[in-house]
Amino acid sequence: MALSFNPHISVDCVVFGFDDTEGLKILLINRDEWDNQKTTRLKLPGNLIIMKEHLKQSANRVLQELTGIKDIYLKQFGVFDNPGRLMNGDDIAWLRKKTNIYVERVITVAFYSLVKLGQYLETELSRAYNATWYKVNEVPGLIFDHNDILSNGLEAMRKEFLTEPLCFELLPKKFTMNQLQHLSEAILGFNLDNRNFRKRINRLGYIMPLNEHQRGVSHKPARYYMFDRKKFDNRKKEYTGFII
Amino acid sequence: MALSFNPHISVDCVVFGFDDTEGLKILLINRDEWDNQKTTRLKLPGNLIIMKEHLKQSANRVLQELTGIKDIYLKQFGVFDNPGRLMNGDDIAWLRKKTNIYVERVITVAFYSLVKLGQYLETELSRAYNATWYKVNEVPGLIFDHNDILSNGLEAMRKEFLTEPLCFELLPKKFTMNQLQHLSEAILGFNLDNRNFRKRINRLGYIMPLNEHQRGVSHKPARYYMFDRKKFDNRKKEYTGFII
DNA sequence: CCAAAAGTGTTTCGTATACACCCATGT
DNA sequence: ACATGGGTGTATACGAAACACTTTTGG
Repeated sequence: MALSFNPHISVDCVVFGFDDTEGLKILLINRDEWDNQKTTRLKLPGNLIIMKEHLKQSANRVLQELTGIKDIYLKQFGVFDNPGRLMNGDDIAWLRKKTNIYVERVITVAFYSLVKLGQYLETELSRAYNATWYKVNEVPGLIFDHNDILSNGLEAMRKEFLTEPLCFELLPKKFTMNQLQHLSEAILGFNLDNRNFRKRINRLGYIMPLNEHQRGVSHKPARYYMFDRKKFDNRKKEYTGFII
Repeated sequence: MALSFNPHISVDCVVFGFDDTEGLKILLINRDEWDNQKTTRLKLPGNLIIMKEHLKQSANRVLQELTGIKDIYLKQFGVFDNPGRLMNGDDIAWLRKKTNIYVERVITVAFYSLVKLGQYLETELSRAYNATWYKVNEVPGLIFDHNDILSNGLEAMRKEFLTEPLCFELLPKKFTMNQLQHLSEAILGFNLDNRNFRKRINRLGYIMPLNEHQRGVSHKPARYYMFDRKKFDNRKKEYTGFII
């Protein structure tokens, strides 16, 4: 097993989740304790690739091994290659111990991924995998250059959000207009006018209203909408933003 | 020399140049003839990285070695990692011969770069380096997955052009409004209305008119403009396109 | 009947688009 | 004087932004 790793190349994943009340979150895992050291530090889910693997395969495998998450949207957004990026001696020692490989310089290919947060509950993740969701602006110090990778991933995701229909990866199949708006606000980092938002979305033509409403809520039940990917793909492609 | 290469990782560069009359071009190099085979095929400038090099350093080094071009804008846009990407037996044999390394699977990190074409003339490049400019839509078959890398690079560059001030890397310091428009059209792939274009550019506030005009042209001499990067950086960042 | 979130219209302003002719220079 | 590319103005339409109240449900 250890022998089939490629000691030069790794993958790391910035996993975004969205929760209607908690906003945008990121999944971090605790580096295992080792030897007699009790230093538990946080990191992005990631690992060395296996020799003949596609990078996306690697990212999928690593995510499943480390968090149980599988079959999610994955997008390569950059390579982190600073020859000194694994500089912390303690972190390197941990990595060598963990992989049984004399790792020296590792280039990492970074992916961001989007998951519907409800499917991967806090308790389950932390019990089985030692993984936890953190709010994007409450992320503590991570090992290696993982804070750097994370902020680059956030920026890349924000940029793509403007032109690609990413947000439906973070929402349930049927969603309300306000869910879409709150997600957009969480990603953009500022608030949008509700009336203007609805007008714009309705004009797009590929976010379809359903004849179906929320049930059992103690306020006016919201209408559900669905994303019509065919209509999106067939729209006359203009050089305009996706949401704003 | 050969021993210091990293046999797992390479860089490849999609080098764009712009010429007022010829439009958008791409720099390709002839794979050297070798042994008794006369198969000269085209490729992107690229090579394996050296062990402790930054990837951007590698790209710069490779470009200088293969084309003499140095100190230009370089932007990482993707990693090409298909385990079978070096499938052609002839191409692999050539690569092994050329590098003296038993290369198996190579992951390549791709950069696109932008140069002012006038500085690197056809004749000089082909005489000293066996490199030639090709129009973007007249590119022949390349080795490995280089056509794929090229088209991805073109798409990435087009996308970034919309939000980043890339075009000034392709223009002389002082340029005319029509040069800017023709470049924009070459990148976008469609034509723009000249009057509306001028209005938009003038409203931007960071493309400054000079009190200086063309000389010696047999028509009304055009005014020169310059890009003011400070004003660009200080502008209130809006979620709008850069040119359109 | 109260709390809570959903949903709705109008006005104002700025930018996008469409479109045709005169200008300055060299030969 | 003519050929060549440079440079200009106006009218219309559409989308962006600002802004406050009514509706529907469960408790």
